This record gives sequence, structure tokens and C-alpha cells, in this order.
Amino acid sequence: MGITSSQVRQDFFTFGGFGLQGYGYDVELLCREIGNILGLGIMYQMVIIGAGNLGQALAKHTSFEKRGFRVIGIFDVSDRIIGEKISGVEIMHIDSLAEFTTQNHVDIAVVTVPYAYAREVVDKAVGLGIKGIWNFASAELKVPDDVVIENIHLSDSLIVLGYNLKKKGRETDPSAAKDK
Amino acid sequence: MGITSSQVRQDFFTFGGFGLQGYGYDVELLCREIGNILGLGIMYQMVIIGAGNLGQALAKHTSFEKRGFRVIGIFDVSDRIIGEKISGVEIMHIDSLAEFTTQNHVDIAVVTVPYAYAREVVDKAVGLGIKGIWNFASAELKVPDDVVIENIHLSDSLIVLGYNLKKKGRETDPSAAKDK
DNA sequence: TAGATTGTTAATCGATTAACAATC
DNA sequence: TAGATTGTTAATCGATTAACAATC
Repeated sequence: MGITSSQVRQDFFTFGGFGLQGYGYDVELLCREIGNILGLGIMYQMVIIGAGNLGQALAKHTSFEKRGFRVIGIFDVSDRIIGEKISGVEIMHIDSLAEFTTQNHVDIAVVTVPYAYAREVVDKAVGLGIKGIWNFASAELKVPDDVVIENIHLSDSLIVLGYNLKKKGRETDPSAAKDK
Repeated sequence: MGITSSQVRQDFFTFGGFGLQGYGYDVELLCREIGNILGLGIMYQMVIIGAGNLGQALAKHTSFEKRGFRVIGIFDVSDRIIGEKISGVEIMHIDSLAEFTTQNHVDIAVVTVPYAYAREVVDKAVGLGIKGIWNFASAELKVPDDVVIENIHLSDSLIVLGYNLKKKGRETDPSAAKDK
């Protein structure tokens, strides 16, 4: 992964030593400790807001549950799909989210609504006491200090890829060898 | 977005000045220049490899095309779905990718296959001369120097979110106020 | 001129890397 | 003891921030 041994030791050192000088690491113990630090033992409950292509794809993605992230509800505004089930989880109307949160503990809201609604949806989730936001809308959203947000900006990632492609192409092109 | 004016000026400076001291920036010109640097005028052609939930969701995502990234082919191994069309683009068998690339210019391969096949698929794409990889498999893949790879690690992002939630929870919890 | 704004250099900060002591 | 490996500090590197000169 392109990480130096120095960096590994330095990172472990931040959380206290896990090995024995001159002997090595007990890999099994080390993995367990890192898992504990990352909180991999915890099961988080998620709701997906926005049952479009991406929302449904994430709901069907089975590997999140293995890592401790379970989808317990999907919400949308489109009457056409409300009532349907995705991987055994019902699509409900966004208006019933408030009631849902009183009956179920929700750790994370997955925001897969269009850009224009992201702000509103996040405010609603935060207002209902949800402390984690996994945001797929291409918007930079402000949240209160006690709320954690993690962004997946797909378009940004594509643009970076395109930029690097363009740059790499120029480097290879001898007619533009001078600029780096 | 939490960026200082210093950082904005420093970043612009890297590419040469776009403004006029004491006067300001011509915003329209500036946007155009940044667009040129990022290569937003270019249209890139993409193939999606892996027509599962995520692959299909990305194929249906209309906003990429607006940014200059067009899906021109979808590939999979499942006979059940080959021949189907997603947003007007046909799902083809992965074995026909080689022929496809001789008839169509492909800039980017979007890899949405399971972890176990990612390595193989990327090697194949690179072998066919595709210079850009947009990787959604949770694998750290090595590519040759002239190939650009951009990763979207969804599980990593979720784990970071979970870790920050856990940390924030501890900070709020007065019984564990000491560790930071 | 006075105020405002950008260009450019210098200072600061944080993360990565190197070095070596402390072990087994 | 010799070789190997981790813990911990110091040096290096790069990015962010601050400062101020150069304008309009």
C-alpha cells in the first residue's frame, strides 16, 4: 500500500505499543486491538434517505453489515416505490422518519437525495438526533459540532481522475515536455 | 467550505495569477480558467465493468455526462443480464471488451466487480490500453506508471464515520473525559 | 489619498521519514 | 553475542497560514 515501516510504527505508537521490541507483533492480538480502536465490534444502525439508484444499490450491498453497519430503514418521497422492500427493508415516506426514530435507534443517515434536497434532509436528520451523516450529495454540508459527517463526492473523484489523466497525457506527450 | 483566503490565493498562484491586484477577480474568466486546468472541456469515454447494483446505479447516474464523463459500454459475466440496456447502453460480456476497445476509444474503466475479481479486471483493462481506472472494489490495486487510478473505498469511508462517531461519543461522555 | 484586493515570500504547523536505543 | 525487530525521539519535508508589497 506504499506505507513505510516508519509510518506503521509511528501510527501504532500513537495508540501505545502493541509489540515486543526485538521480537515482533502478535498479529492476532494486534488486529483485535486495531479493531477495538476503530470500533469494529460495534453494530451501527443506518437509515437510507433517497431510494434512487444509488440508495437502492447501497441498500443491497451486503458487505456493510459484515463490518457492523446495518440498514434498518429506507425513506423517499416517491409514492410509486413506497411500500416496496429492498433486501427485506421497507421503503417508507420521509414524513414517517420522525416516528421511526422514536421507535428505533438510528446512528447514521445515508443521504442519497439530489443536491437540491441534501441540505434539508441533513437538517431534518440532525434535528431528530441522528449523530452520523454519510453524504453522497455533491454538497459541502455544515453540521453541528456533535454530529459527524463523512462525504463521498463521486463527481469530485471523477474530475480528479480526469485531471490526472490529462496531466499524465501531457507528460507523455514530448511536445509539452517542459511543463510539469 | 472552511478554506482560508490565503489558501485560495496560494492555490491560484500555483497556476499563475488570474486576478488584478487591488481590483479583484473576473469571476467568469476565473471559472473558465479553472475549468480548463481541470480539463472540464474534455469528454471522456467510460466503460463500466461489473453490472451489479452499484454498476447499474452509476450507469443510470445522469450527472456524470454533464461533467464530461460518458458511459459507452457496460460489461459483466452473468448471462442473465447480458443484452439488457441500462440508460440506453447495452450490457455486454466481458470477453467482448477487447473487441470493443478496438472499435471505441475508452479512457476510463469503472471497476464495480467484487473484491476477488478486481485485480484481474484491472489488469485486463490496462492490457487493453485503458489509461484511467475508477475503482470501487475495496482493494488497493497497483497499476503501471502511465495509468491513473482513483479509488472510492465505501467501506473505509463508513469505518471512518463509525470511528469518529465512537470518538465523539467518548468526548461527550463525562465518564471518559480524560482521553482525547 | 485611502481603502481594498491580489501576488508572492516567509513563518508556522503537522505529517512523514530517518535514526538509534531498547529490547528479544 | 549477533541479528532482528519495536519504541521513541529528532530531522525532514510539504502544506497551510501569515505577512506585506504591489497594485487598482
